[in-house]
Amino acid sequence: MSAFLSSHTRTHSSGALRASDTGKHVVLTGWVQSYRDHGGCVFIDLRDREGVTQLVFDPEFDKAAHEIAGSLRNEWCVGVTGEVRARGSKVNEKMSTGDVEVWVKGIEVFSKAETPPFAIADDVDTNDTLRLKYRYLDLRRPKLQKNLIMRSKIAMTTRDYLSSNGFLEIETPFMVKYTPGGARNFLVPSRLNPGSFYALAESPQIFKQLLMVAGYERYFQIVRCFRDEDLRNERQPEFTQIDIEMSFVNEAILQSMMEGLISTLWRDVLGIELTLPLRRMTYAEAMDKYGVDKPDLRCDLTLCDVTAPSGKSGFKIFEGVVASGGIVKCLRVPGPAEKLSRSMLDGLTDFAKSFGVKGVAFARVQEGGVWQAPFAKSFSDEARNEVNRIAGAVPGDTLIFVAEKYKVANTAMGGIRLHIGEKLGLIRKNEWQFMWLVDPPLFEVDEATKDIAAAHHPFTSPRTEDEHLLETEPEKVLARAYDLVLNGVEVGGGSIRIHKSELQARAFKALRISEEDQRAKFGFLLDAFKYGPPPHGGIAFGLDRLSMLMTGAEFMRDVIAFPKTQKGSDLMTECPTPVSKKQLEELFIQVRPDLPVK
RNA sequence: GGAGCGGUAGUUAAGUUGGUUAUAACGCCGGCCUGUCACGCCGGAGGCCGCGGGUUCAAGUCCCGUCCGCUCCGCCA
Repeated sequence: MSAFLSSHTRTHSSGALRASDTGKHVVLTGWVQSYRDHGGCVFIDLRDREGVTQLVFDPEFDKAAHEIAGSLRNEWCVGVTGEVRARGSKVNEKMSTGDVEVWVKGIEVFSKAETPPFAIADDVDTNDTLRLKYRYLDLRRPKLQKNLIMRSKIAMTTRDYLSSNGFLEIETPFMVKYTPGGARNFLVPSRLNPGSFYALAESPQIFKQLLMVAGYERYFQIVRCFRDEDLRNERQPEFTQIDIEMSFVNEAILQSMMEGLISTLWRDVLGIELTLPLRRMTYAEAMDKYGVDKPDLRCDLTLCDVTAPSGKSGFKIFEGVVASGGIVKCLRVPGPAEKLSRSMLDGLTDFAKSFGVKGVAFARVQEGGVWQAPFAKSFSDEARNEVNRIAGAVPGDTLIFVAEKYKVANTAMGGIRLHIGEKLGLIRKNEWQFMWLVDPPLFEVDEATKDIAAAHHPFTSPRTEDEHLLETEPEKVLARAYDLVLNGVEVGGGSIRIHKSELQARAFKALRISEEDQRAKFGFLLDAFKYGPPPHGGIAFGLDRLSMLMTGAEFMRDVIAFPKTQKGSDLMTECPTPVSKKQLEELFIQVRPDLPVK
């Protein structure tokens, strides 16, 4: 037990002291941020999670403390007692505690520190490997501490809001039945059931619906989900959802309740008032104008579809694509044309190729609507004028074209739109652009295999007015689903569920899932739905993504205390690892290193 | 599954057409310094150039392979 702590309790955090505290005797604890030894006087910046305070060690004020101060080094953990004094003319404007300093009378070194592998400061640029290996040091950095403090506040505010609106926080299992389809599951072997496995839940979807059947009416959970898919900046193998389900609601009621949550978060955590209701946009409009189902509305550039005129333009490449069922999308970049340099356009072609397009075409619009482009001569005047009209092109503009299959063209052009927006500074970084994306398709059809799959999940309700198309043209059926999009990021998504077994049977049939498969995969859910299920719907928000956006973090790793790398490993604990033969035998598992890695 | 970028003192980087002893800044160690706050001044130590092959009289540099990290496409109902 520390002698210091047996007689002292911390009185203030290091970020708390102000001029009004002058004269107080205080006890502070924290870490040495920096030391400045002047031979006589020694200055120490003491850091804790709330901030930094300057400590003064003057040999004439306290000789013993001054002697210890001379030996202090960065990241030593110490406790001090002392007197708050105003700094007078020596105020440090850069520090929130810069009006005062603490003249130290007593100090205890709780623990010394080796020189850390990187400096504990926000502005230090260090590679990710090192940061992750010494995560506990990285987490000492003020920026990460601020992020995690805000994340905690987001979670608490969410609990408060939902709880005060009648939602119950109910836990659901992580170890669940494996169901094929959808995201790949992590598997957990069952020692008590040789050869059988649990799956780690990719979401609590089915359980929250069962809670509705069970009459709990309003459920939420801040819950970990697990998906064994390839990772990205915004994708961790385990991530956290704010999972919500409500009975007796339609889209309007649910979305309004969620807008309440979002606006409460923005008000209580960020101090920003949002204007409600949030904007709605249909999936069709989003794909048409932005090429994606999560448009970033901070950028005003929009796409347009010029398939019709391109198909009879005389330009062989476009005509060929249109004839084989593809589309031609165009992005109009307002002039003057010089903003888009030749090298920028060339770079764009490489960028676009990463989306699988074969090429990108550019045309500079000149007086009279004439194009300056390599293919200008092969493009008929009539078609060109029509393209100009659709795009709203005026002299000085640059038109960018991609001709591809529907999905590739849209994905690539959606990417190009933001790429150009970024390069030209056309994305308004200080805005919060929310929108509900509504009326998405219920099913997705694989272009190559013609396989049909649920776009969301198989329990999503079709729009009532589209139900009659389930058997005849399922690809045209739109869903009672919605995504909440913020600044081009999908932060949440959900749907009104099917609660009538006849409709569910038709949906399964459209998905070509046999009754046998239905029983095997979802039998318990179908059984449950025989016993008076209420109409219900829900949504799930990505807490990691919300935290990222609200803190302004560039990387998801910066809002997660102990994140994993792109290969799913934890560099600090060095996991995953092989396990002993004995452990494997206990689980009746054999490892096959002879099989090829796919 | 695919594309791109990166790996050189503790850290961040530089390293020319392959050519003497691999630089710099910060940090670290020692000394000096009573008002600094990215303190300052003087001195010093510190290298498996990710790893393994190859080419060459000679490789941090060129070639092949491999590992790790990052970004993106596919994938993520």
